[in-house]
Order: sequence, then C-alpha cells, then structure tokens
Amino acid sequence: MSITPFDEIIEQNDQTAARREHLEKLRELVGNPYPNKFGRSTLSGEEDTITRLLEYPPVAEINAEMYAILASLGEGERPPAEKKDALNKRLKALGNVRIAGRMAVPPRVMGKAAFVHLSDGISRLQVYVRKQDAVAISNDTGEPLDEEGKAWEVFGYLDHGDFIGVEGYLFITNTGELSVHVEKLQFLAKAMLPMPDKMHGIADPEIRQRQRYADLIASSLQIEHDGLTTREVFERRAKLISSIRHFLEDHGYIEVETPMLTPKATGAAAKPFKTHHNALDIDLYARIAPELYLKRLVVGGFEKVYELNRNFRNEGISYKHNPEFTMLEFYCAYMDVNGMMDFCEQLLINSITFSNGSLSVKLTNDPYADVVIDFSSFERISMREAVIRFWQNKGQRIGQGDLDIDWFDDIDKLRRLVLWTALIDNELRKSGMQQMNVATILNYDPKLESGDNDDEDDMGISIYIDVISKELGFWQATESINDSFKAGHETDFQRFETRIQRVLRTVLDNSMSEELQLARITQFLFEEVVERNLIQPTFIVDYPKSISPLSKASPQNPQVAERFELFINGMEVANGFSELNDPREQYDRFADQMKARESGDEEAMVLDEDYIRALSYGMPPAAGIGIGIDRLTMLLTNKHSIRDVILFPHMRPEKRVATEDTESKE
RNA sequence: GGUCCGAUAGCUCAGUCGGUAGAGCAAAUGGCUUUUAACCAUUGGGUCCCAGGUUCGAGUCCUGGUCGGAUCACCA
Repeated sequence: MSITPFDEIIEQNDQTAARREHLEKLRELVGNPYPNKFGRSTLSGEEDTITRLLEYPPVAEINAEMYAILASLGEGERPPAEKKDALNKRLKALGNVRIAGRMAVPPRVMGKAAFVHLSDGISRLQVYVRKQDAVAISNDTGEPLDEEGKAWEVFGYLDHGDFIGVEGYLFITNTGELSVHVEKLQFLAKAMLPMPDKMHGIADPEIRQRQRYADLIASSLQIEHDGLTTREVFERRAKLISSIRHFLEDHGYIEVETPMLTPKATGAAAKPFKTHHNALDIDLYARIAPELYLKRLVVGGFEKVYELNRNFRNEGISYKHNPEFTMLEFYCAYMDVNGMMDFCEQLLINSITFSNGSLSVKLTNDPYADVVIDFSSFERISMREAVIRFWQNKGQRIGQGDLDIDWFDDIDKLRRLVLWTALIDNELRKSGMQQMNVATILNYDPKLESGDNDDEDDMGISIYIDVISKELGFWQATESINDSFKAGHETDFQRFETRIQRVLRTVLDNSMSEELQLARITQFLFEEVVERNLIQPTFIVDYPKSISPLSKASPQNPQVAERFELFINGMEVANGFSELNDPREQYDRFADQMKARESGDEEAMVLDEDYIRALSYGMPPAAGIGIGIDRLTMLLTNKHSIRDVILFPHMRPEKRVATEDTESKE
C-alpha cells in the first residue's frame, strides 16, 4: 500500500509556492523556522495572551478612555493629540509586553512601516513594525540579529496566517487603536496554506465540518459575522456542560465512567455498533446507553450518580442524529418521576441561565423561524391528551372531528385512526383527497364489505388498506396527481406504500398482545400528530408501560409507566422515569422484549442477566433521566443541525482525486 | 433511496440570445514611516466537474455519469 505524497495532501498552487519560498528565506534569515517556545510577558499575572492583556485592568481602563473619546468624535475625525499623548504616556509606563499570535490579516505595509493584527483565537491586537525600530530575533541563538534592517526583511517574508511573537510597548495610534510598537520580532511558525476568505469565511458547509480547524480559523479571522462564531458555539457548549457538572456536584451527585465497550448492547432501543476483542475472542458492542451500569451503581450504594459522555447508535444520520452523541444520565435514589421532572427543570434553568445569560432563545434557522423558546416554563401533559389536543389542530386543517380519550382503549378505532393518519401525507394532502370524514372511518365495519377473509394474518391489514383506499378515493387521487405532476409522482406512491407497510408491520401487527398494540398505536399517533408541534418545553407524561421496559408502572394505573419525555422545538431532549427495581418484573419485561426481538423488532432490548442479579441485591426506589446534550446545545446556539454543535461530526470518507482505485461501491 | 438545486481563477461569485473567459479578494513586482476591508501602479493565474452529442462555433443547448447541497423517506 502506497502512502499519499506530501504534495498531494496539501494542494500546490502559486499561493503555496510563494509561502514555501518565504519559509526558505526565513530559514536563511532567522534559522530554525519552527522554534520550540516563545516566552510571553506576565503583566496580567500569568502569561499574557492577547485576551488577558486586553482585560488587564490598567490596559482595559486606558482602552476604555480611548473608546470614550472616539465615541465623542464625528465621522472620520481623529482623537486630539494631547489626549492621545497623555494616554500613551500611561501605556509606556506599564513597560514592555511580549505577545504572540497568528497574523489575522495580511500585513498593511507602507514603505518603511507596517501594521498587522495578531490573534490569540479569541481577541486580536494590532502591532506596528517600523523598520528603524525593530530588530529580529534569531531562532537558533535567541539573540537579536545585529545587522540593521533584518527585522524588516523578515517581516517582508511573513504571510497572512503565520505565527509571530513580538516585544514592544503599548501605544495608541492616530486613529485611536491600541497597538504594540514592536522592538523585537520573532518568527514562530508558518502557515503553508492560504487563509480562508476574510470576508466570506468558508462557504462550503462540508469543508466547515470536515476541516473544523479551518472553520475555527475563519471564524476568528472574520471581522463581521451574524450569529455566533463557530468558536462561540463550542464555548457555549463547554459552558453548558461545565455548569451542568457544577449543578449536579452541588447537589451531591458523583460523576462516574462506565464501559463504552460492552458485551451486551442494552438499556435503550437502538441498533449498536459491533466490534471484536481479539485476546478474549468475544464480540463487543459500543454502548447505546450507560443506563444499566449506572443503576448497578445505585444498587452498590451510589445514591446520586451521573455520567456525561458519549453513546453510539448505528442508525441514520439526520439533522438531529449523529452516530455518536453526548448524553447526560443521572440517577437519584428515593426520588420518583415527578421529583425528577422538578429537578430536571431546575437543572436546565440553572445551566441555561449560566451558559446563555437568558432563559429565552430565538431560533431563526428552523422551519419554525423566529420562534422564541422560553425555558422558564415547562408544561406537563399526558401522551393521550397531547394526541387529542393536536388532533384537533390537525382536524381543523383537514376538516374533521375530535378524538375522545376513551378511544385509546379501543383497538378497532385506533387502528382506523392510524391508517387515516398514515394516509395524510404532505404530498397527498395537496391532491384534495383529505375530504374524508373521520366518523366514516370509525363507523365503517370492514367485515361487512370484505367478503371472504379466512386468512387471519391479513385481518386488519389488506382489509383496512382496501377499505380506506376506497373511502378516500385514493386511487383516483393518485391518478389525478399523476396527470397533473406527470411521472415524477410515482415515487409518492412508492413512498405511500412503504409508509403503509411500515405502519402495518410495526403498528398494526396482530401477533402482538392487545396491550402492546394499543401502546404502539398511541405512540405512533403521538409521533405523527404531536411531536413536531411541541415547540415550547413540554414534558409528555403517562407513557404506555409496554413500551417502557425499564420503568415502573404508575400506582394509579398499571398500564401506564411513570415515565416522561421532554420535547423542545419538536425534538426529544430528555427521557426519564421511576426506575423499575423489582428484579422479577424486570426479568419478565426483558422476556417480553426478547419475544419482540425474535419476531423481528431489531430495537427491542436485550436481556441482561447480570443486571437482573444486581437488582436482586435490592435497589432503592429511584428516578433517572437521560438528557441529550447535543440537541440542547442546538437549541441554545440557534443551530438547526446537530453537525454544527459537534466539532468533528461523522461524514462519509473524503473523496480525493482518485488516480487509481476508482472502485465504487453502492 | 426519491425530488429539486448546484459545480467557472487559490477563495467568494458574475457570465445576457450559442460567437475571443470576467470582477472583488488572495498572490507576485514596484511605490508609500500611524494604517485598519489601507491605498496607487503593474503582472501572473482557467481541463468552465467528466464523457459523449447537436452546431460553422458550446461555460451556455441535449444525453449519460461524478461530486456536493437542500428536502422527503428511513432512523424515536
């Protein structure tokens, strides 16, 4: 296998050739072009980064005074010389500074003097190099080069993006900008590649995500930008995470790390990544959730425990899904689901206030543009009530009736509603076929019209599809679509078919117990009708027990789990419940899951025998929760894509100009 | 996987009806000792994504492909 030659890894053009020449010239002038260190001054008490220096009170004060003077001037006016000179006297009294950074702009050279801005990634500071005042430092000896004009020559070979260190005194220029008057100049490192466009940054979203380093440089170089810079997005993310940790630790939680590689992928409904350990010769799975390990720790006496780290799910990638994502999970002994919702609210309010400074966030990139999310109030509503509420909204759009809470126990009615809902597809809605009356579906008895149907398996499948198709005039509608939109809409029909098949397979499967069917249907209706409409923070409570295999049943209603999910802007952000701690019942629930797995449900949970053993030692009553940190960050940073809040999101492999190996696989 | 949109200088983008390939930024050279999207002058830089077709002539029109984006589907 051949390795990629250096010159193919970085693109070669006139720009890189110039930089390469400059590098060689610098090597001649100052020696080693990659020195090992540069000692910065310590006026601010620690090493002076540009940011620290600008925040150093005496400097900040003088700067503020200068700004005040500038603010009082008219357009194009310059600050009066006396005031400026007075400030410069105070600056000079501070002594010399030594700072370093990346040249954030191409140098502005004027004959025998030049200005350039240095950036420490956060802040920038202008430096002024005058030919007669500056000496260059040798990178080999660390001593000044004797010859006059060397520094100026060195400066001539510097490019936009290079790193330099300077020593000199602070002063304010004629136009009122704080700057360093350079007396010593040291070259520190070369940028061999040209910097991103200073006005536009990096336009290609793929390069932004793939070459995050370039994106970060670009956002620090750009002078003006709307919204948060990339760096600010990740600073906010870091602040959010750190404030969550502080809050939990202040409330007695201890942070732990449980295995990422596990012999069983369980604790959530998801498909895992599989790998193999050679020495042990066993298959391992990247964890899909730390849940069962954390509860083992509750068994072991960690009454309050949390883990904030990555989970891995081998599923689709979308604006809200990345194969690895960061989740906070925590557990609290002696607490139930209601206590957990209260605590979750407090946690979010606290950490959002800390990281964002405010509890309201305006979203501008979403389909729901200009929505303001208000994190100060959290609604609580049961799953069934939510379906009813939004069904009414949907009913208004489509023209038909309301639901009744009793119907959630009527399998026949629910099945019809599911098909009805499944049929109301965006594209199909346009065709005018939506004039169907809900009452007609509900009152329709398939047995009357279906004639011979001894095939039990098909009961409620082909019949329903046939009946509802007829009722809705679907076939006619499809034809009229085909007429008006031509052949292109055949795919809509295919989509409809796969959609119906999915519904039939996962929601209307007769082989499941009636309880499970009711649960699945309710969940389906919730996803179809409600989920995307939950914009403001909303806890959905009272989940069907049969789709919540790790949570305790409600004392009031054995069919209902003490479980909630928090939805914001149509996304699931958190999921919590009263933890099931009866080992026998937990075993039975796992057994049900394994049964579902055998009949083809790939996401049903896997039995974990050791977890059952752990519960058998006794676990106190407890509540737990998982919170999606990436999605929360999306909300706080006004980003519509999870890739914008993950530094290095997963992408398909980079396509290089393939010289050989043009093999493409589907 | 479906649909729509896109690919032109290192970057961001124009390119009319089919008639010699353009701008700004970046780069090179010269000038300029307080500029700041520095300025002034000069210069270099192109497989117009690929292949085929129509045409006297294709960046432009047609067909096929590659790559990318948006969106829908899948994925709680």
